[in-house]
Amino acid sequence: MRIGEFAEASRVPAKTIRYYESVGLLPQPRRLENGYRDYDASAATRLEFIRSAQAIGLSLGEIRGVLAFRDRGNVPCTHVAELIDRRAREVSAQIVALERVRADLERLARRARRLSPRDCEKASVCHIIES
Amino acid sequence: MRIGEFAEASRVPAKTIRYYESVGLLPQPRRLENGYRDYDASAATRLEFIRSAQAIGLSLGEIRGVLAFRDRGNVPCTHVAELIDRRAREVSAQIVALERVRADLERLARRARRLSPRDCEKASVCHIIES
DNA sequence: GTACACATTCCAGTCGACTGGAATGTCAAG
DNA sequence: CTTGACATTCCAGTCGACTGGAATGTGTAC
Repeated sequence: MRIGEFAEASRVPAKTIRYYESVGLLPQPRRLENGYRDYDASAATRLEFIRSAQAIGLSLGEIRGVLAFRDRGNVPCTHVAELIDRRAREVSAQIVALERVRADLERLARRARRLSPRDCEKASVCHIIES
Repeated sequence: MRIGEFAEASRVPAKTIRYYESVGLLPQPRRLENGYRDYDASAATRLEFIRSAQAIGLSLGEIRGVLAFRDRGNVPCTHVAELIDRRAREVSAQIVALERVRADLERLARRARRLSPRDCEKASVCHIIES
């Protein structure tokens, strides 16, 4: 399977696939006689893994770590479980931060409704945001 | 007030202050005889505004828009209110997305606890993440 | 033969918000 | 007179994950 077909099947741009290869996430695939890349099912599995891991917010660096671990013949589950826990904590913290921001925004939106343009003229930039 | 003192007072690195000036967020300040920047209270107010606006997630581009609007003598409140509403929607969407990710992560963490390394050996990369 | 889709490599650019560092100038203290 | 802290300008680099584009080669259809 050449890269175009592989890209379409996996819904990952060919450019990205080459990029993953260049940064060591995907192994160098077999080549056809003309030098074109030739992918098989194992590449598809690996690419899917990469995308799933990305979807839960692991960086390509972390994913590379997991894959390299696996490629050395080890079972990466403990490592992966740690990454997942750490990531879960990060995500929770992000949610808390965003909820704080959302509360602020709602407070500001309420204030905006309360203020008249007349009030704003007196502000140095904008009364809504200046607290 | 020279930039070092201003930086310390505002808790914004001098480098960042110069950067804000270079991208048109802060006006060019007066200069002392020796060419050093000389800041006054209005710069402090403006810088505070920038940081507050940043804290609610407005980009420097958006902030520049608000400031430019104000500098042209207009009252930016309507514009700001729109930005705030848009940003509130963005933040809500981000929270929803992150909560989905968090749920996924918790599901994966639970699965990790359930799986034994034996199961992992059979996986192509890692059973925890491969769904 | 020529048009076209597809492939290759390699280098550079993108986004945003800074940050680092070199080369140079200013000023007060010891 | 030198040291040191501060200032200046300007250019380049950082982070991550791609993405664009040039120059070139391959393979099939008409």
